[in-house]
Amino acid sequence: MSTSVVRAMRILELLSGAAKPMTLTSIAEELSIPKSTTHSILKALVGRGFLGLDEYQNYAVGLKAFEVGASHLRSTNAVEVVIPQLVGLTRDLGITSHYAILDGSDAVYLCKEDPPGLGLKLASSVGARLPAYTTAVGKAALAWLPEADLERHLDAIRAAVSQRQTVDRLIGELGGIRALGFSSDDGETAQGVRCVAAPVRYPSGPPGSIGVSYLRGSSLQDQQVIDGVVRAARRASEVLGYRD
Amino acid sequence: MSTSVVRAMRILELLSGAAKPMTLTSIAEELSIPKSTTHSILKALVGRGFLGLDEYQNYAVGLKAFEVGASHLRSTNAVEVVIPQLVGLTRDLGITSHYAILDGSDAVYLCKEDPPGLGLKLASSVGARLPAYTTAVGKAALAWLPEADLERHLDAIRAAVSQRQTVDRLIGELGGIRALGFSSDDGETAQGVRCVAAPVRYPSGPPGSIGVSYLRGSSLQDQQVIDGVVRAARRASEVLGYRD
DNA sequence: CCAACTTGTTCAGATATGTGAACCGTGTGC
DNA sequence: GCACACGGTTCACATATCTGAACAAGTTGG
Repeated sequence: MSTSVVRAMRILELLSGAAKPMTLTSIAEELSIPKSTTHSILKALVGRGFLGLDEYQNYAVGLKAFEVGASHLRSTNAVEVVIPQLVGLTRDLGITSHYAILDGSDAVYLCKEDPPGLGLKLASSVGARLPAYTTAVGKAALAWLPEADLERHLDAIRAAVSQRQTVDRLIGELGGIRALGFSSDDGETAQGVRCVAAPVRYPSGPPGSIGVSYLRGSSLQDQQVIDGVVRAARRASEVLGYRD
Repeated sequence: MSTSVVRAMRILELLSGAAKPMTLTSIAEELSIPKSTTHSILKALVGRGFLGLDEYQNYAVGLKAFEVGASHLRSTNAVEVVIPQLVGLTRDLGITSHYAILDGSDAVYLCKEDPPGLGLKLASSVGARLPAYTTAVGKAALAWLPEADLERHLDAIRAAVSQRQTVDRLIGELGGIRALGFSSDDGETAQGVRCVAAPVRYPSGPPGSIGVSYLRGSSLQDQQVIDGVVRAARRASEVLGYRD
């Protein structure tokens, strides 16, 4: 049911993940949709501005999609509360900070704050999706999940990773994270980069998490970073009305 | 052709502009789509994560839409060049700066930089769409448009505004803007707020524009602001490979 | 406590869309 | 210069969607 709508969404997802604009034929092949059908769907998406054509007439995510997506952030009032904390954190520590939430087996980055003076910024990680169990922000959000929700997310993770062992190790790790009050990641995601994250909790609903990334061997003391992150996350939780 | 895809997009646009989540019935009524059809389209959109349900089972733009939209920014390499200029501008002047591009009769804000210390930020204007002729950024982008493109955009504006006079005045204004090298807006959009903008030009394709907003009567000298904005926009243009 | 009004869901028939093959235009390599 | 490969477009028919009304479930108000 509603095949064409689902197909349109899959096209948007495909193009959003693609490194560069794609041709009609390659889209059709990748998603196993007949060319002619793909043609009419693409025409509709372009007509509405959700897709655009680059200089070589290849399809890419369009301006309207950006506009619509941006409205998601505006409606997430958590972001307004979290951003000031990210700004403070980045100012105090001089490193990049993030806010992320869980979606199934993944963590999705909603916003970030970069330190000044960082010449050209890295490719923006806003909107990025990473397996939750590989990132500090993902693990922090998982660790403070209510029992019932956790099961759901773990099921999604089990479906996504082949190794049974990975999930078992993760479950063990989550207990330790709760005890410590923060999660960390030492170069598991990116070589030489250390991440620390702590949960942002809501009166109801699953937690998000605030995290920072910095190079190992920088002048920062680990304890100083941990304190900053934990404090920022706790402050955000308080402003959001969470009482422990 | 492809009615359901177009309808799905219209639903996304509607919800992105809505102040709060909507019910199935209100969506169906607003867009004149039969309830049953709306039902199946909504189910498809929710299933793919492009829409989500809030606590009262009302529909709102979902996480996947945000994710897809964010990828538009990543693919717009202009943004990487422009952001450092916005950061510098905001640091030097202590006021909010923006980057916007034209889309038909509107200007759409792609990114912004807020000054530090601004307690709670205003509702983020990223992704916002305003009539181009009412904003400094919009007028700056229009003023440096190639002749052929300008006609197209003016047609769109003519279609959007009822007053013939408004467009004629705008056309006159554009000449002055080109001569000065920047556009401005004194409280036309928001009471007491002054905006100044200058074009970011590309080797090929239509220009975007960098702009700032500040309160009239602040300690800033207008000339100082103008110089900063013009310089930032010119630097961005140079990095992008534009030669005049 | 009932009635009237919501909102969301289901169903079978009318209707529009999806399909695949053939067609056209372009550019590439021989 | 020719043939081939590749991307995009069109068309008539099979098929799945869209429709509108009727139904279920929950809410409000008298």
